[in-house]
Amino acid sequence: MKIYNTLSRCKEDLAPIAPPQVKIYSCGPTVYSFAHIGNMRTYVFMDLLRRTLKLNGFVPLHVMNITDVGHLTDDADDGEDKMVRGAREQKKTPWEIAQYYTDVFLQDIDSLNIDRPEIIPRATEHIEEMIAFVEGLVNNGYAYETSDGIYFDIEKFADYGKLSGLSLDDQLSGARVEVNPEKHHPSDFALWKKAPKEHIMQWPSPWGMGYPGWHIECSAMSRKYLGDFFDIHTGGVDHIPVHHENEIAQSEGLLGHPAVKYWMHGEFMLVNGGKMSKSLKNTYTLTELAQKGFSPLHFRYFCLNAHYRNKLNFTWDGMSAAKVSFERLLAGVMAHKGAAGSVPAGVIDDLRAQFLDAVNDDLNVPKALGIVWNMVRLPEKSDEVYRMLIACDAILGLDLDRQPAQQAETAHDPEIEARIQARQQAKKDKDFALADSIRDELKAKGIVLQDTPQGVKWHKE
RNA sequence: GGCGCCAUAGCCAAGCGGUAAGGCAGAGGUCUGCAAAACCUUCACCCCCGGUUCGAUUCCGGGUGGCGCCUCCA
Repeated sequence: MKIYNTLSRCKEDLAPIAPPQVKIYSCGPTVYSFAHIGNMRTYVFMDLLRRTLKLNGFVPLHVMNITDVGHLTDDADDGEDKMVRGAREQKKTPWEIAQYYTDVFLQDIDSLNIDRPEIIPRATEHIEEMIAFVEGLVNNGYAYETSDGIYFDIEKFADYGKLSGLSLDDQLSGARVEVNPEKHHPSDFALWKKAPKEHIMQWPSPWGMGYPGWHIECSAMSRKYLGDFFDIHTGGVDHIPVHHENEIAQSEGLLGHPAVKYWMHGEFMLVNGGKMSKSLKNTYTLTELAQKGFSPLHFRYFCLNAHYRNKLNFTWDGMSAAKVSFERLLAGVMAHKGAAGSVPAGVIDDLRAQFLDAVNDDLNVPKALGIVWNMVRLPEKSDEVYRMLIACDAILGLDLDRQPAQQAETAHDPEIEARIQARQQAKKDKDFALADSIRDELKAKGIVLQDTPQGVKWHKE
């Protein structure tokens, strides 16, 4: 299979370090508030990678962190810790906040059929490893101490910027001015912060009480679980310029060699053509989608319709289209289940091969989805096709073996059922004008009737 | 100001040199008393201008337009 490596800027054949195992690290959530659907898109991408690896016979050893400390509100290292701020705003302890949002997050990814990574470590449980990592950097000269923390000495690391293609000068030219005269270089970032006494989350360290910088957790935890050199590191594109550059600097500074073979990044989701972010407050959550009648799998299908390296514009119209399309797909799959028809083996093999080629080409899932539709639309309905579709679902994760969502047949409502009976009688009497007027009457109340071979069905609009 | 991505039908979206997957919407049809639902059929010469090539949506150069990053953010 081929994957796109951000570092080399091209598609490369995946050659794992120690096949069949593939070691992956994915930047996980900071659990200080609800994750939004833009976040979720990135985890769907992560999941598609996992599933494709498995389909190709690889065995993922996958780590995704939970950031429950140390993520400052700003990379200038002056901001408040996000966990602490979330706790203050919600009048709870940071640990309560973290536990609550971690639980919600894990439920969310479960509902999206995102396979849980094998290891999901929390930053607060790896403070020791982080301290050891920072000590290592201090000892070999890549880090220095100031009155408020330990900083990475960015100018000591010649390769800084190799992932993003930004030089330090580039980054500075338009960036905000920051004032911290103790720092050797404005882009030097905090590895460890010394905590004021009143700071809620703090741990003992060789530099007194304090808490870790954001970037160090990924370097420390990936090293602990995956070793000094692992296969794939994933995240959102926004991580490229700062977070992942800093990770590279830390890890290579300590190890003297790269820690990651392939870097993969998921593109952003847009809203109405523009950026989605917490700071713009134009984010939606899965809960909000549910309130509008969209299930997590509707959203997953929506994501599958675009390539992970392209921006995807979220609109409610687009979401509706995905919902309709997905429900029809499920119905189409069911039409093949147990069907007696037979499709030439050549046709089956060809479609199966097309599907595999698509997903193995840097996870071209939208293309693969088109091929799935071609499978469903085969005129001959056959259980062989059904089984092939279910096999494809190992990648898609759409529960294709599930019945389409029934247009909810609302439970008993004697009043409505009486009107429906009246309409049935009118139809029997060939009094279609009356029958239609009853239908219109119910429609005005938001009750939609459907005559089906199985009888009259109704649902609320 | 610097870095980068993208530009395909009403909308979403594949495509990586040989005359354009798929989905939604629309149109026509089958079915239905009529609808609805379902199913079938149908619907594009790919932003503009040059260049390379037998041949370009696909490669190169130049425009124009949109977006993202260089603050936190997936």
